[in-house]
Amino acid sequence: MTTITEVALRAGVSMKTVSRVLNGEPHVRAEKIERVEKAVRDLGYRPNLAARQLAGKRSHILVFLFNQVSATYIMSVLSAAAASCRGNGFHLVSEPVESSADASRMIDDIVQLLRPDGFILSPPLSDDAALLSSIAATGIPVARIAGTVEATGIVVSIDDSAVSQEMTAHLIELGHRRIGFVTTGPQHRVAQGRVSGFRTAMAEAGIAVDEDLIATGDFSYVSGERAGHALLDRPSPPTAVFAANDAMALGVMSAATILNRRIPEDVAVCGFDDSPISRMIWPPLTTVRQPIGEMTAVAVARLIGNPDPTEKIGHQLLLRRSTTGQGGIVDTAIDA
Amino acid sequence: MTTITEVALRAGVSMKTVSRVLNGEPHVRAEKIERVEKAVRDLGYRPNLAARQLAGKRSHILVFLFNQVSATYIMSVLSAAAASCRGNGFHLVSEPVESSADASRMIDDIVQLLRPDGFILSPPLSDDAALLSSIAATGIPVARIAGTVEATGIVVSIDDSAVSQEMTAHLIELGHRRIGFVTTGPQHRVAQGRVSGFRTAMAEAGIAVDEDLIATGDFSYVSGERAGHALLDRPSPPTAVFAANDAMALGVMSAATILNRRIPEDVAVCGFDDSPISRMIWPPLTTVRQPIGEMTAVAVARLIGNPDPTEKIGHQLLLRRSTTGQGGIVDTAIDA
DNA sequence: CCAGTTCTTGACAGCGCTGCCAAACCTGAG
DNA sequence: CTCAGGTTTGGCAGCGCTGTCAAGAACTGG
Repeated sequence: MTTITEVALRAGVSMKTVSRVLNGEPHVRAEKIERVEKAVRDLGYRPNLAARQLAGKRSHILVFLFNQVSATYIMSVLSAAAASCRGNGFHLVSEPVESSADASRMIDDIVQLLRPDGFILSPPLSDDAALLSSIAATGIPVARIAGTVEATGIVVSIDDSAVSQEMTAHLIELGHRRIGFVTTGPQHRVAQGRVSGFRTAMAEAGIAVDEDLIATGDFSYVSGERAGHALLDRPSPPTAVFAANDAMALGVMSAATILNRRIPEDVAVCGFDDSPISRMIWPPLTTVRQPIGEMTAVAVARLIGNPDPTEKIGHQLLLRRSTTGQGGIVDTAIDA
Repeated sequence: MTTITEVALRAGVSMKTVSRVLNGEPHVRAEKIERVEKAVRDLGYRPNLAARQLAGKRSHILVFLFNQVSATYIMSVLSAAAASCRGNGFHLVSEPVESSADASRMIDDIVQLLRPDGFILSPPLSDDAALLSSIAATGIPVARIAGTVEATGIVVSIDDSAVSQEMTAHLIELGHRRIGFVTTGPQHRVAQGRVSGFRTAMAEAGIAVDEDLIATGDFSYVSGERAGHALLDRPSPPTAVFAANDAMALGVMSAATILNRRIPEDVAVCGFDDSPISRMIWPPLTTVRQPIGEMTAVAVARLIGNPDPTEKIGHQLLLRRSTTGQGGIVDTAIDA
């Protein structure tokens, strides 16, 4: 294990100068920077994180807090965050949050042990008040992926309402007038944004929203199945159902299948999230892809003090057979 | 931030004695242990990881290496590993492995920077020769989840072959004689174990395996769909299809749907992994649940030198409507 | 009761790095 | 040529903890 002293020796400068070069501090002659960089390369030197952390202010550690809600979503955040950390000399420590009850104690633990330079929260933790206030108390910066509530910290998100509006317009364009929507209780801000976008689009098209066609679930498959049954069993059922996430959309599709309705001929279905599942069924589900990776990269960049890598965050409507009636099997990465 | 010195002062002992108590070293009088523990509690003291790592041998850091294959699988490992670390004063650093090409450089980086006490590999990295040899070169212990190839390190896995045999027996018991199997190329050892279990069960039941009913995929949904088409389009198609993972089973189900075959009346389908998707379709898929959490807990315990928490690792056959024709919607956690 | 063991405790150096401060070196104006 | 003011460099302490070692306490058997 080479140390900074060996690098200094080889470059013919002091330890301190090597440190300056490594940390990009000013006031080092260009010629010495080169000498040091060469020595670093020759020796394959990597600074020891623990020593850096102990001596300095920054720990070069980011803590990723998550709870087990949507595995694919979390993995997207995790992969992107870890990738962004790498190359910047940062590392990602993952900590599952069991209950927000002991969040405060948990944060204290983490802070004392690790002294991280920042926290990254993935939804629904991004909106967890208890957690946010515990973190705020430590003074360590937070980045909240897809956060919606007003609180401390950097928030990186797409405009759920606008996207939802776009999707609804797609359904209207296909000729649908009686459109059902599966939302959730008010505790999920994300769903609120999505339902409001739906209403806006309907209003813009001059279509009155039939309140009986607004069903409530809880983001789970089962709740979607229940909502689907409720909606499709009505005397005048909707010709299209838009669910606030893919799991509920899948539930609606199951309900339709059980009730012998063809998709999309009898009822079109669309969701939100582009979960892998949406590509692994027949017919494949029309849905929205959030640029989670990009969002996370922005979050990390802000945390570690780099300039934003992207100017704006875009989304993507994935129009598939469950609404269009066209298109085939969706090619997909290996994922189950 | 309280330090060990303050604890020592308060407990009226030397810093070193506090250190001994904290690390569970022998040769400390019971009375002093109590005094120290009280002081620690009173002060809410947590030892600083970086200082420990710098001074001592152990870093109390485990590195979790993964690549983006199955999000839910990885998340299960990650959650369980992080949970096991916590409470043992360990922390989990997650690192995605982009390509096994630069594995060696990456491992070097990690080792120099973090000096981890162990690596945890989730499949298919568990069997990545390049990675394994890079790690072996560092001398740091590895735990391989569901590893199959012969190599260094602790391996924690279930007996794929035995489980597959059980599942096949289930199909035979339902009266199936012409059973198709969707496997993968020989590079995936896991699938090899599963196909061999299938053959064993068939042999035990005295049924000859029709080699035309063994199709090859690559664990992806699309490959399963292709295999399903190939199998079901035959003049005498199988009455049941067993796929080596859920994604391929889903593909088979799509193929069946497109070909207007009812599941399970015309063709029964089963998979392997208990992915969330298997519960989010109609009919729900018969599959196998691996106790990934348990397996991971064992792996972590071995790495950090605790005794094994479990004596043996069990699995679970989940018999659902896609083979039995009975049972309804499967209740499921919120997950898309 | 004593020498010989074993147990218990503390002093202190030092892990690899950065922050602080002072020394050495410049520059251009006077 | 000199000096103020800036730039560049290095020395050194010390971050919080553990490893090593040696000293002191307690215990053993004869």
